Amino acid sequence: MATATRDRILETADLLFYQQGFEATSFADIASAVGISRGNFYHHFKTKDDILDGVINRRLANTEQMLDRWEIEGDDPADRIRSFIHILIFNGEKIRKFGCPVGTLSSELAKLNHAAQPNAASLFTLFRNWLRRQFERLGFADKSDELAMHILGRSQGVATLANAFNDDAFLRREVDLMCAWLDDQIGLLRH
Amino acid sequence: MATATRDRILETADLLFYQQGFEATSFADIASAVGISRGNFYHHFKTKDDILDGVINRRLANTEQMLDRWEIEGDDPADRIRSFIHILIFNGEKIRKFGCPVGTLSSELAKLNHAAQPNAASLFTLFRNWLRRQFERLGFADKSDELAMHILGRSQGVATLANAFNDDAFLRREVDLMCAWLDDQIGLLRH
DNA sequence: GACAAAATAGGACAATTGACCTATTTCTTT
DNA sequence: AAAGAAATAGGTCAATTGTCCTATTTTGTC
Repeated sequence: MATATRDRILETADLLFYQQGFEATSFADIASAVGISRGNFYHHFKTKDDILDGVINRRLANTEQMLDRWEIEGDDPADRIRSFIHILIFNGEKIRKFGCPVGTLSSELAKLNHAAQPNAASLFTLFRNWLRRQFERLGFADKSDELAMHILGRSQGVATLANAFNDDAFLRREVDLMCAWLDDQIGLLRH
Repeated sequence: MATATRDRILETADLLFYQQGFEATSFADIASAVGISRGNFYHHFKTKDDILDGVINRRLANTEQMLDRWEIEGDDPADRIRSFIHILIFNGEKIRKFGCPVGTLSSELAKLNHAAQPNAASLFTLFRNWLRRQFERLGFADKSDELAMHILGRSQGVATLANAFNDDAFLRREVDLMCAWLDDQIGLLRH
């Protein structure tokens, strides 16, 4: 089963890239973690950039799937935005250890001047557009994209500092502040 | 002049670590950028971690100096906080290219599980304590540290997204929002 | 000016990296 | 069952890495 091995490689590479960073993760790391030889590995991915592309596409697919699920489950756009905000708590432990998977990858690739950086940033775009849609449904019209970017930025900052200080209390406090901010915005809209 | 060479090494390493990342910068990179041989290089710094320590200490000293200057120049704590917020615009170009020097280093070291990560985080602490002091002077008392962390987090998020999207308009918009937030907080305090 | 110490240069080292190659095994299709 | 394709294993390669070593030059001190 070629697909199975390929998927296992991508799953493992995804995890290692997140935990150790892209550059710090070697072929040998991934191959040994998957339990296959480097030769077999190279049969599925010719270059390291191929794996990176595969990992990013995998993340894009998974993220899209998650956002679609959120779109179905409830029908209050505000609740959906709150779901987004609460990922910070849901993934709190990982975030304190390794930061935000999207932000840290984008930052690393930007520094490496890597061709795939815009690809990684498109993960942000997925969240951005989804958030914008929720704000539009709430009636924020033209302001929706700015609000989406605002909340995306706040999340990034929380993740970075929670990681730097390994501070869970800060993370939870800021999640509450972001929810309060959301309520405020909705309140202001009604006048 | 041993000190002169040492300083030139640290200055160059500081820049390269910021632009390329710590791991992606090699001895050879730094030596050739400074214009000295690797042998001479090794005479000043025995290991790569030694350079990292030196760079972080250099940044700590420079940051402390900058904050002290801000403490002297004006006497309105709110203006000082605004000075901090406006670094985002002042260093906008670099931030869009390479992110925040403090946040990206801390993130990278966290992923590398590097012993110097807390050291890098202490750069954040410098800003945190300075901001806390300004809020205390404004009369926020016990809330000062939380407000300091809040504004620190917002800045980090802005830097991360401005870098990911190379978006100058977003950066300026968020700086305005942070200043408005500050005015709000001060307004709320007066009641 | 002699001499010890510091600074500099350049080479050598083992280890690791991404990349590539060629066998062998396994699977699929007929 | 046979044949071709896909998958796997394991070895090789040049390049780079951090580290270390030994000469040579420069500097500072008496």
